[in-house]
Amino acid sequence: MSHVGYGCLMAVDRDHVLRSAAALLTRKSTATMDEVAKAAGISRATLHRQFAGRDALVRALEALGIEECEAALDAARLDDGTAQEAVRRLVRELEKVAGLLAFLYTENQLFEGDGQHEGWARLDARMAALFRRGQQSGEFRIDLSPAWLTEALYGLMASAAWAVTEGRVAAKDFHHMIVELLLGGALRREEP
Amino acid sequence: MSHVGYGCLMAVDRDHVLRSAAALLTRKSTATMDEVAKAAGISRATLHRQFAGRDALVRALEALGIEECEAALDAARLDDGTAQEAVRRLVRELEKVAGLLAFLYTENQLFEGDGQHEGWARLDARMAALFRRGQQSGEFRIDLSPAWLTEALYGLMASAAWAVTEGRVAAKDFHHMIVELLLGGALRREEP
DNA sequence: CCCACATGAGACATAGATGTCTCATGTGGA
DNA sequence: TCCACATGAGACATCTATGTCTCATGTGGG
Repeated sequence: MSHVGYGCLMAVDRDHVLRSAAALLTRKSTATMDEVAKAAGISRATLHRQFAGRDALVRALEALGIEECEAALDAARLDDGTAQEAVRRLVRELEKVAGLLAFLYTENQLFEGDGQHEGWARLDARMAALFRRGQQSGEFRIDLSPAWLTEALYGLMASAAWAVTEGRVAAKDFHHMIVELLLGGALRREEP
Repeated sequence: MSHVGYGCLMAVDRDHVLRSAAALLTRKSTATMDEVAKAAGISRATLHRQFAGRDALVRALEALGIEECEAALDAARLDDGTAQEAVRRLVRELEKVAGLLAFLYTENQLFEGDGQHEGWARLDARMAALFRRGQQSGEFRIDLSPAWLTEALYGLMASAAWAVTEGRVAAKDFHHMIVELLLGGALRREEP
C-alpha cells in the first residue's frame, strides 16, 4: 500500500496537465497526444496513465470547463442587482474561461451523441434564467428569447477569444466588446 | 480527345458534389471521404478524381464559401441607403450561406499557416467598411471597432446556424435574432 | 456497331495517431 | 541502506483514414 500520498500527488499533476492541455488545445485544437504531453512537461506514457486516451482527456477538459463556468456563474451572483449588472459581472468572470470555452465550442463531437454532459444544460438554464429575469424586470427586450441570448453569449465569447488570439482585436477590450454588443448593440442610443 | 463535353459535365458534377459535401460537413465536420462520397451519390474513387484529397476538398469548400459570401455582399448593396438597412440586407443574404460559414469557421486549420485565402481579407474589409460607414454617418457607436463588429457578425451567424440545427431556436427567427442583437442589443430602448 | 471514357467496386499500400507493453532510472520514505 | 513506485524512453502492434491502383461495366457519340 502506498498510503495517501498517491491520490494527492496525482490530483495536483492531473490539474497541471489539464491546464497545459487546455492552453495548447485552445491554440491548436488538432494537437497530438505527444504535443499535449510535451506541453505539460511529461512523457506520453505518463499522460496515458492519467487519461485513458484522447477522448478521456477531452472529456476531462469538458468537465473542467463546465466546472470553471459554474464557478464563474457563482462568482457573478446572477441574482443580485439588476440583470444588466449581473450580465456585466458574468462576462467579467467568464473572460478567464473564454479560451477553453472556445475550444470546447468547436469540439462539436461532444454534442453529437445523446450522451452530452449534463453540465451544459445546467449552465444554459442558469444563463437563460438571468436573461428571463431581465425580461421580466423590463430591462431586456422580449423579442429575443433567453435561449438565443444564451447562445449568442457563447458565440460572442468564442469569437472574441479567437479574435484576440489572432490579434484582430485587443485583449483589454474583451469585456467591453462583448458586454456592449450583447446589451447595447451597434446602434447609437438616441439621446434622451 | 473527348471534345468539350468533358469539362462541362465535370463542372456540373463538381458543383453538386461540393454542395453535398457542404451540407454534410456542416452537420458533421468529421465526416469521412467515404461519407462525403456517399452523400454526393458517387464513389470514393470518383470523389478523389475530382478533388485530389480531403485537403483539396476543404479548400474548394472554402473557395465556394467565399464566393457565395461575396455574392451575398454584392446582392446586399452595402453602399445603398443607411448602414442599418444595409446590415439588414446583408444578414438576409448571408442567411443561406450560414451553414457553410459555420463549418468553415470551425476549420481553424485554414487559418493557422500564412497561406490563408485572400478572400477572407476582402470580405472582412468590405464588412468593416460598412460598419465604418455607419459610424461616420452617426448611426453606429464608435466604441465598438469595425473589426470587432465584423468578427461578431461571423460569430453570431455561426452560433445561430448551429443553434438552429440543434433545434434550440427556430429557423424562421434567424434574421431577426441576428440583426436585432447585432444592431440593437438585448437592452430595451428607452421610449423617446 | 464499335470505341472512348467516365464510373463504381474493391484491393492494396501508406501514413499518422493511438494504445499497450517493457525496462531502466531516479527519488522519497521506512 | 533498501525498497516501492512513479516516471521517461522507446519499441511494438493496431487502427483508421487516406491515397493509389486495377479492372469490369455501362453509356454516349461517331
